[in-house]
Amino acid sequence: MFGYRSGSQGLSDTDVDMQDTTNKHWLDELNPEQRDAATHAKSTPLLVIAGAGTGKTKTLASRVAWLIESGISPSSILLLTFTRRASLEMLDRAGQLVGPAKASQVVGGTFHAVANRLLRQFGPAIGLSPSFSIVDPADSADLIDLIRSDLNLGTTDRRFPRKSTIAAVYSRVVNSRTKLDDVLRVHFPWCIEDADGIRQIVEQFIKRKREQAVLDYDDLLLYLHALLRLPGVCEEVADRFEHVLVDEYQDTNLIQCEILQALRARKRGVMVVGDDAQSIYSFRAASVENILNFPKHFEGARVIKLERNYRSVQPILDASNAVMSRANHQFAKNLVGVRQSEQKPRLVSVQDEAGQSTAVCERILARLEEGTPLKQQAVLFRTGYHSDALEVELARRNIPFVKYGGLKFVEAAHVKDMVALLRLLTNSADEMSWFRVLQLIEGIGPGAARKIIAGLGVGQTNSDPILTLRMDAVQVPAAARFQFAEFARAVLACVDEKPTPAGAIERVRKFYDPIFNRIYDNAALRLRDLEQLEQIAANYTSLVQFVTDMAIDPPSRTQDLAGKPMLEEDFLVLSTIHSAKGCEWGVVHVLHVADGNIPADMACGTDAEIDEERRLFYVAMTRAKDELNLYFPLRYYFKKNKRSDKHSYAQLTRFIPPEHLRFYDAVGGHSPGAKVEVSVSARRVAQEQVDALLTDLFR
DNA sequence: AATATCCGTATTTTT
DNA sequence: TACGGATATT
Repeated sequence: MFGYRSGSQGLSDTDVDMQDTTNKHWLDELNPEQRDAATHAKSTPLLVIAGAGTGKTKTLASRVAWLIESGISPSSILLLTFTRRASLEMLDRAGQLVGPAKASQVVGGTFHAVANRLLRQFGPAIGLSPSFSIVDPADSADLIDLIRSDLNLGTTDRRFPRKSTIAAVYSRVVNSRTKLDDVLRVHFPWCIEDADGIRQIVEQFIKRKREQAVLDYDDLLLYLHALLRLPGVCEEVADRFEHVLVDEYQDTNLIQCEILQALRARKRGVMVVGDDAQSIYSFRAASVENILNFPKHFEGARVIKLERNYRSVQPILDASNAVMSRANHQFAKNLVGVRQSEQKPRLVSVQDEAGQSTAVCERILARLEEGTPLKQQAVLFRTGYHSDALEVELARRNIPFVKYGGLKFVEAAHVKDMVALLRLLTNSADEMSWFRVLQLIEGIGPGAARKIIAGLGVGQTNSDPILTLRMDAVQVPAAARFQFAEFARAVLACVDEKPTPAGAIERVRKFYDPIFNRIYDNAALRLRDLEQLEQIAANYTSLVQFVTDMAIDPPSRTQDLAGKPMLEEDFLVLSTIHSAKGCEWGVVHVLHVADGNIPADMACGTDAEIDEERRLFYVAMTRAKDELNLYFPLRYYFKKNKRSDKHSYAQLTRFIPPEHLRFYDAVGGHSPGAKVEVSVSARRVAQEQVDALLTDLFR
């Protein structure tokens, strides 16, 4: 099942209770291996190797249900998942088995969300203020940028690495616990010359975040890791959870592994589920070693393999298995399908990207007419912009779609502005928030903002920026005095009146709306976003909770734009392959199955990287239940000069060597609609001829 | 010192 | 398309 219902919908308690009593044998619906895993003896470590489509979610949900039925208190079960969506879906399913009332008490969420909860409670033990701020990667990058200009780095002739690159380097060092030099050498070789600068920046970055009680995603794990090393605290936390279950274990990193070990200090139940063939997050320092070495890390572990694939028809499995058979490192697995079909995956060659968009749309519509709703179809691709051309074509044809992994609501500048101000109310030591918020005032730029921050004593020990603000004891450029006073009034009003989160937004908007009207274009649209934000905030009573969720559980823009009525409608899903992990659709379309895109050019440095790209391709293929379409554009135009007909010829992905073509139906791609594509191409040729003529004349 | 504007160059995937 | 950096304008 793809998609999840929000808690308020779905089965009511009574429905479930009835189902529960009249239909007691939900365990019988599992195959022997799945049942083994779900009912495994309580405290021996358990590793479940679950191949693609082998009923992993069902098994995990059943185990949660079984534990609850055998008397374990739901609130002492911890379910760690890769995304919030996965957690909701599993608990929803468990709820269908044992009743939502019980299932909803299970502690579920991502490592980061759980780290947040534990740190709010136990943080003081490691000197962490309970009102610490959490910042997203963009905020981290901004802080890094601020530090870089403080340190006067990047003024050399050489171009200094981008802020987001430095943030990525830092993240990698922390999560893989590898030395900076080694990380640079292996993963960021073009930054080696800047190692000294990066080191200086990172040093400041760490120091300032600590002084300001600001944590980024990596810090959440790092601090939880540190917390769990404290003898007393470790046991207290470990005592809470009788059972820890981890999903997608192949995509956890070293720190997460150690956190898990610490959580099991009391030697209670631990179960991890994953598939090494679907490990696709090594760029986030995920380490397949975790799952491979689980039996070493957790003594006496039992291993159960799920190898029966219920999802894909056999020809899709055959092709997918062929792809994986060429992997350099593969671990014994024998996926056996249960669904037969005559239809092989379709390998569709098209003239170019425009032809691809046409072919995809036509196939989608053809399947729609045959009765496959859009919701049962998905378009997958390696990188976000790979779907740009298709999105235009879908819009032109009025085919509704939702893109996963697109721009997030909270990533929009105006939303960030508002959230920064709210965050500042919960933690006045947060320098980045001040820096952002102050510069919205007319007449205050980077320079003045720095001075004001220093004047307020932000991030300095024994200082109270809010008090300083109240006493009006800070130098402000004359041109900005009036607006600054207004700003101060808004902040102090929120501090004094302690409004609800929504109330705070309402108050701050009195100050912000005119400013946004001035500095942003299409301000009307942005103001509507703030209304949305206010509505979201209306569900919260705690401001700390609200700004925390905006950082670790941000609402997606698409969801918000879609709204509730839209959710009922039929729409196509567009997704990066990474975001498609764990999902399945009846019909899957994979774009740009050409070398350079899959595998991505930038990921072809080492054999290990190429292997990961291969697994990525495998993940894409195994999302399909009934029909798999792979699209291969024969040529790519260089985009630099739009009039030029210059192009290069593409190669089919190296993951489908000639010997494997027998697993596919080759389709020419010259469907009726290709007329459009042909005329586009003809126009290009004509233009080129005109250009050539003119060039010749004026030579 | 802040703000506007221009230009050249990009390394993907996400909690 | 955005970002980083430089240069011009207020």
